[in-house]
Amino acid sequence: MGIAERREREKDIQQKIRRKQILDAAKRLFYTKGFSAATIEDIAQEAELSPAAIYLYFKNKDDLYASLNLQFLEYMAERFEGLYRDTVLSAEEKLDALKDVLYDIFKFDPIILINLFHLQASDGLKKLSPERTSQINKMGAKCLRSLSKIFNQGIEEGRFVKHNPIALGDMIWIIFTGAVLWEESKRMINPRKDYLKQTLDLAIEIMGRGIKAT
Amino acid sequence: MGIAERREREKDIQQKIRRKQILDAAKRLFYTKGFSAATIEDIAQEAELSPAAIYLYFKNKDDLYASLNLQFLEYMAERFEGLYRDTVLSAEEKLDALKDVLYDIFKFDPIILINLFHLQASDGLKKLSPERTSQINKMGAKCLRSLSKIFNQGIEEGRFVKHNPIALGDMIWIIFTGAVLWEESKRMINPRKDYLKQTLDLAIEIMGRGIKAT
Amino acid sequence: MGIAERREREKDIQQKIRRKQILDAAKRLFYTKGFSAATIEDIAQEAELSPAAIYLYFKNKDDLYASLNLQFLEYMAERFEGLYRDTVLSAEEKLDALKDVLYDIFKFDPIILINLFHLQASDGLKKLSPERTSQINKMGAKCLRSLSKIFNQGIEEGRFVKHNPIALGDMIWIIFTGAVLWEESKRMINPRKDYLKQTLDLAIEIMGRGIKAT
Amino acid sequence: MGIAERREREKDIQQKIRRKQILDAAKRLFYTKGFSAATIEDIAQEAELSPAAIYLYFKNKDDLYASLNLQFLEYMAERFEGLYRDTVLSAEEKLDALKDVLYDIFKFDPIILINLFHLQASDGLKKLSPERTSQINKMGAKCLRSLSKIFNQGIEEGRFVKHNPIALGDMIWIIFTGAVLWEESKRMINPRKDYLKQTLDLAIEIMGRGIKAT
DNA sequence: CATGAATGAGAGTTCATTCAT
DNA sequence: TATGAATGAACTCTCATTCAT
Repeated sequence: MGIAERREREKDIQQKIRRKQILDAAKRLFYTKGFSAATIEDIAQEAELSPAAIYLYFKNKDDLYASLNLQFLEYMAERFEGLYRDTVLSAEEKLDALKDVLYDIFKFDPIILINLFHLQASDGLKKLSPERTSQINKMGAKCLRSLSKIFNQGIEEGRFVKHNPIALGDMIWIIFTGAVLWEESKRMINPRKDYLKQTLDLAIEIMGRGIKAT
Repeated sequence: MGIAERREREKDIQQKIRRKQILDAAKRLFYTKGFSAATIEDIAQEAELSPAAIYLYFKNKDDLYASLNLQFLEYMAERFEGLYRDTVLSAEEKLDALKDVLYDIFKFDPIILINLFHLQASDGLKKLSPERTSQINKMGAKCLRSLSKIFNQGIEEGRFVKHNPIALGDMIWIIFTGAVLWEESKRMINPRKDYLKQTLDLAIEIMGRGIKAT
Repeated sequence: MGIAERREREKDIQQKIRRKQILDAAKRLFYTKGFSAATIEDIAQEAELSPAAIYLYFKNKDDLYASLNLQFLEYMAERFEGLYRDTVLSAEEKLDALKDVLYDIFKFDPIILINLFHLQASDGLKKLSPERTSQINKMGAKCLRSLSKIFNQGIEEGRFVKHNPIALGDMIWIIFTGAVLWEESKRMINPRKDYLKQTLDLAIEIMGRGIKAT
Repeated sequence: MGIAERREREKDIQQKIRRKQILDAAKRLFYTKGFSAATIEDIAQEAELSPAAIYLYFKNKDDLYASLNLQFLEYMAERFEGLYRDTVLSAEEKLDALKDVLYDIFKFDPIILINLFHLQASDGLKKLSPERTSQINKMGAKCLRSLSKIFNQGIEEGRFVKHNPIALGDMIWIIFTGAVLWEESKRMINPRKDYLKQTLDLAIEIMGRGIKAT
């Protein structure tokens, strides 16, 4: 330890703060204007920096965008993994817990999540480097694996109807995607209230009943 | 009657043909390259016209884009309306029929449908004129109304659990959005097969069981 | 024949005129400011066009630059080839004629020639696409082949000392390069007079005497 | 005497070391990437310093570049001056010795020499301050004066044909320029071997025979 | 009706240079 | 002395859009 070391640490912290500053600004702008409409200049202004400064922290616009998404996917994968690995809850309880986990994930960063769902099927993805695309896809696959394993557990426990667990995992993803985008869309017209929790709860409730073994 | 009139009619037809020609070209390109990456020049080339000619038929690029979506929404609204208005089928049978209707809609024009779902919550929408946005929203609302009425019927018939029919209508929309985007996303990685029909069937099957009155 | 055809032809001519207009402007600017310092904006202004218009006629700045050089190299290769293929002159007479040919080439377009000699060994070349580089190199090689063949003829005629004809061809190229750059350099300080002809004459005179078989 | 004085001296030495460090780094980079493509950041990294540190030792990038060239020209002038001042050798022997001197100069710093020859007629020069340009020109003139004096001696000794000795001096310069650039150019395509010595030897051999008084 | 030609406005990105520390 | 961080000013290139013909 010593002065040099402390300096080093402080510098590192400064760097992280700046990165976050930029990522936050970018997030806001990608959300309000969309990825391609949000310019580096916009982001820089929002972050109270010069455009050139952005490039000290990110290789380019795509890198910035991908960073934002990857960061989020990692968090999401962790949450699903955590739920699946839980040894106390039954599959049914896990499905119930999923309601809160999904909403948690949404709340963790709604902006990015929406971007991510959009990214899923089009436009943006085609501009990303293959490397980045594969990173993102890999993370997405990890999420789905965890989900399907929960259903697998439920089937093995004899509480869920024998469906393909992968298909059921997909179903959660589909509900999540659809619900988030749809509620967001409604909020664009009438931004007053957030019905997402209710919508998710209902959807999973129904799904739970729909796959319960009789 | 007379020559002038016939000329007028022919002109009108010609116009419609050209418009369709352009819309078709645009559709293909928005699909392959995404909305912002597809240039007017690209579209013109695909339509075997000059870029300038596009502007004889559409006010601008966004107008072109919106036309594409509106056209599709109208078709979709019709289909839902048709199903709702059917006087022979029970609500349960209608829900079952919905499987095919949704897939039909998808098949009618997958490209636009995906675009439309993307448009739902972000990017594109913000660039459209308020007028266009409202047109699109109105059409979307019409679709959902028809869906919710089907559930209403089912509840009144005593065959569905008493949920808010609007929420159930939304649920279909959510499943449709999520499923289409998700299957599309999978196809971007591995374009071999189309699992959408199965996915939709399963989702609606499960939902149907989930809301069946006992 | 017909109107359409005439239109086509006129269009073609227009295009060529524009291209030439731009190439001429570029030439002047590359000369006065150097390749990397001359901006597209500069060139556009000099050509009395918008920067964007440049890109209608050339793929990018490097393409513009390479076009300029290739065009010239082709001319040069032709001249050397022509001299070598002459069936009337003896090798000695050809060497003598080379004095005028070289000066002719210089006069044909001094600006480009100087650029070309600079391009030869550095900076610029590294930015060009490999494809363009190879095109240029191929043309250069063709020039040298013709030159060496002239010396070969002289050696076979028994009028030149038995040196490697390729080395002698290189020698001409070396003299040409050195003389042009050096005279240009002098003219940058004192632009009054052009001593290149004298310098070339003297150099080739001396070389001729230096390789004469005794 | 005294501490202050010693400190002063040491500081001076430190400064010179750093300057050399930077010049060496710059040299390598100008060579590999060319002048305009080599960034200050590159140079700083190569010199294991920060970009800002460069500016403690050089006014700006052009100053750095000019320093590099001047340094070299001084060495070159010395070598030519030395040869000219030699009182033992005949002019013919000096011309012969020139073969080695030129190659020596090349070997002393090929990188800079090539840069210098490029600088001669274009691009770079135009960006330099008039002051720097004149410094460089003065040094160049000195070199040529020495060369011409060697030929003058030969003519006075009656061993060389009566040509303008200045023109003959230029000839050496021309051969040197041309040969170095040409061999470098060949090495850019096929970096295996260095034929410069042979080329210079042959060129001067031929020139020597070409101007020998009979 | 159709278009070739042109462009204004702006995008992302780079880099020599400065300055507080 | 040395530097990390920052930036202003440019640069190349793109594209939706217009207009004379």
